[in-house]
Amino acid sequence: MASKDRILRLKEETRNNILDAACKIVKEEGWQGLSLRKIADAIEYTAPIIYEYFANKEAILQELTKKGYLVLNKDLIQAKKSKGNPAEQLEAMWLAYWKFAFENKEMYQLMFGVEMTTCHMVAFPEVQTPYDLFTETIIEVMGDKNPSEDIICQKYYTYYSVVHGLISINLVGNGLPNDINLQILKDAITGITRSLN
Amino acid sequence: MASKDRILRLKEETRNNILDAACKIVKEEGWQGLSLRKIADAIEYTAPIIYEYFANKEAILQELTKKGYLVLNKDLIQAKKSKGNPAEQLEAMWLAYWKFAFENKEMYQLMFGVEMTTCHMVAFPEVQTPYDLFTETIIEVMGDKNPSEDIICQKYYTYYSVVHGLISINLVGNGLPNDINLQILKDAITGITRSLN
DNA sequence: TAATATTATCTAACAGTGTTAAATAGTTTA
DNA sequence: TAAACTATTTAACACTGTTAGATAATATTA
Repeated sequence: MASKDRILRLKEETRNNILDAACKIVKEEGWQGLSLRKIADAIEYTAPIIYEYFANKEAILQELTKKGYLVLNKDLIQAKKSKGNPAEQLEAMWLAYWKFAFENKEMYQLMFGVEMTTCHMVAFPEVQTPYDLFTETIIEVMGDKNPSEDIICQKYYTYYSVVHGLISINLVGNGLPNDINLQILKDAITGITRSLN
Repeated sequence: MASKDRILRLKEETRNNILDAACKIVKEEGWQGLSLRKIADAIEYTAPIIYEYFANKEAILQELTKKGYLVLNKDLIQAKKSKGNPAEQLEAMWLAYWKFAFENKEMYQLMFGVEMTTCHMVAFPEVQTPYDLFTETIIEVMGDKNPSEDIICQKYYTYYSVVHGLISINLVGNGLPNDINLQILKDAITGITRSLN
């Protein structure tokens, strides 16, 4: 009976191996360079075995995206904790978001690329989205204003547009020097934050 | 000798047919749905003939992008003409940019998508980029401030981030109602414009 | 006009992609 | 040991971009 557990553990391990291999390939060759045969090669199996663990290639990418969200959320929460008042927290969080994008370029494109899902997606009900984390803090900044859901969303989108737009420019390479963009980012954020109260 | 001209004209026509077919497919199935065999089918040739007119698939996409720039530039120039003072012109231009993105969704993704080139690209030296058109007007707004090239670029990026970011959110679908986003857009633009002088 | 040269186009193939069905190898159960 | 079940692979399908070589159509020359 214990052998069942061992086998289950082994299966779980290959599943993780698949994801790890995929992640590595995506990091090295971009997510368009990912192929099932490359994954199979990395885990020393043949390609069809992957279908024993995932419905299709899309499912693997989704799982990777989910893992990305977990990391990003962790970063955001930590950034929030590092500051005392909500306004500062909000800036720290967006800077952490910015940092995540550049430390995980391929991952970010997978998560927020034009042809993938957007920031507000509800594909993983079990995973908290950045949206939740940010709006929470936005509400705190707005204090006793008691903003409606629509207003909050609107404010979030304003932040997100700037940050995501700036990241997009820089991810494709030929942008301004990084510190200048960071300045633009900070200016924009404080500008929007000022508009909150 | 005149037959040479006729043949050249015919060749030019098939070249255009290829581009038109590609454009149609991209519009209908998205740019990831574009394949050489589909193009060949549409123009009633076999696939390899395309290599008689373009170096590869990439070259076709680039040509399409170029055509997109021409249309966008026309729109931007017209928007500029429609207003009297530079600040109003700038807003009208960004709204035209916004409109272009939604009326040519697939095209916009091809032109400004994450894995393609960015707004500031110099891939087509013969084609004026939106960057030129916008910065020109930005300088006008700033009047006698005589801003440096860096400052102008920085300002342009600030505009572009917001607009491109907002468009990105909306292109993938599940955004806010369109009129609300348009309001966010206008607010952001006037905000940045105010910061110019 | 007939033979030759040139150009236009296609056929066939290669190496790659995601995906599926069927065959085989390995392990567990009766 | 035989049967049942599971894990894994082989082979194939329908695509993809791309290239080389054969063929058909046209233009040039004798």
